[in-house]
Amino acid sequence: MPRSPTSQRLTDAAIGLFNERGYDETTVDDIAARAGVSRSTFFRYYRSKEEVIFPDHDALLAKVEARLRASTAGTAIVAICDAVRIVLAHYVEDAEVSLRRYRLVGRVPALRHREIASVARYQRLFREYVGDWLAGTPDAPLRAELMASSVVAAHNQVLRGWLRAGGSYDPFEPLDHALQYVIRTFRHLENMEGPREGEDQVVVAAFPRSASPDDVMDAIRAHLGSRQ
Amino acid sequence: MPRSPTSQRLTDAAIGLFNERGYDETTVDDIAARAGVSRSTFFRYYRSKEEVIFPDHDALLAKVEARLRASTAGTAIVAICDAVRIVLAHYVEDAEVSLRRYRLVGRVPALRHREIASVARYQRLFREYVGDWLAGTPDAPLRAELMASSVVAAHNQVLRGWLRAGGSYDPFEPLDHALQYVIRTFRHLENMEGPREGEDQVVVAAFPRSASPDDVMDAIRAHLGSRQ
DNA sequence: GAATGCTGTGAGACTCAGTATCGTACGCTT
DNA sequence: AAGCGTACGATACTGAGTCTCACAGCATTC
Repeated sequence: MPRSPTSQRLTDAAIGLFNERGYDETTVDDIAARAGVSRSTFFRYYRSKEEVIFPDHDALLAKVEARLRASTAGTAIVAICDAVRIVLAHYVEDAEVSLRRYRLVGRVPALRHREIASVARYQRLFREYVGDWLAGTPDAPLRAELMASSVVAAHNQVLRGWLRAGGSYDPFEPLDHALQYVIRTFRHLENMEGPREGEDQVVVAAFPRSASPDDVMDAIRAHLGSRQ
Repeated sequence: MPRSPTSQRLTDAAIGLFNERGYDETTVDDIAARAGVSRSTFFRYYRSKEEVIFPDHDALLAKVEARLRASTAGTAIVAICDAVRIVLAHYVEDAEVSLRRYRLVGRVPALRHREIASVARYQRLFREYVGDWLAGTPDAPLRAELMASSVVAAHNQVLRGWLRAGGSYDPFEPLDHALQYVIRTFRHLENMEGPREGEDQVVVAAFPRSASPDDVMDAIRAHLGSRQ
């Protein structure tokens, strides 16, 4: 959904002013004036001065939640690893804005707090999802917390690296690498019980050590494709 | 480090008023009046209205940092597991205040954000410590981030449980149990070499029958990551 | 016993974020 | 053209946080 032109002008004005003279030195009046609207209008579009820097965060969270709900992944950890990709994708999507925001957030404690708080919402979402999934198994809340925090941490680590490098490469490979770490780490925690239904389909495949991930993927894709 | 009587009266007045009529409904003037001092004096002791709820947080962080510096633990993960005990100990020390604050924080978003932000500082401290420790080893930043976030997550999970239960038991046993989990989990991470040369790489995956080929592919891709 | 300097406090003015209310201009339907 | 809803601007208000200044208490020093 394309944001309204007014809201777009407001964020542009805000980011511009924040970079020119700093966050604290910029008043909401300044932003509204540059955007050519009144102060009232600013607060109609954004509930606070901070929010102008983090628009569509709620929407993103909702998207992640939807993906999680629709997930048919085999394990909880894979489901949330999959979902966290959406978050990274969102940052990559308009890298320009992400980078400017990153530099800003690094300098302004209030914004940093805001960002941390929003990250905590993802973590909470993941925690609840995994908690439901594992319900009944031993130490479910603890394992849920650990898995959620690890996936979020992996994402953040990759994102930070990418932002620090000025968004100069494709961050999904490092993300996969990091999530791979997490999944392997938690596999022994997750599979304490066997598959939940007796009717699972099982894939067993053996490859030479020299096979690259792509080789593996191709072979499995070919196999799955034949069974549709 | 006994806090000054004025500062003590201020926090008492604040917590009392917050509980009686709510956080937003209490002004700094109200707090100052009940404590028998002026508004100016309030802001001399606390930089903000939020801070009155989280006194000595900086001191605690410093204590944790000192413990970390003095640590002689054999591995980074054990060192930060050890350090995080100080944090729990601080909450347990005056359980009364911790519990009242917990109930308050649960109801007031502004305070929740504040708390989350302060937790993030521990995590950052741990991350940097582990990062230094692991410097030079493969994926050091990633593993540092994961270890730090896991230890913090374990602590938070135990703390939340203890607070929800009204502080009715000794939380150090569950903490040890949780940290044991973390340590055991990350031992796996240390031994993460791939299959040995000459042996096949084997993929075994189980999926619900409802899983589409794409689901299977996604899951396997996630497991394989970008490992070459 | 004054003069001096330091420290903690109160008073008041000021800026700005955020909320609430009201009037009004514009576009749309019938 | 009349009616109607929506978006906007204007204005006033509350309260957090900052800053400056004045003053009282209390020591030291000559």
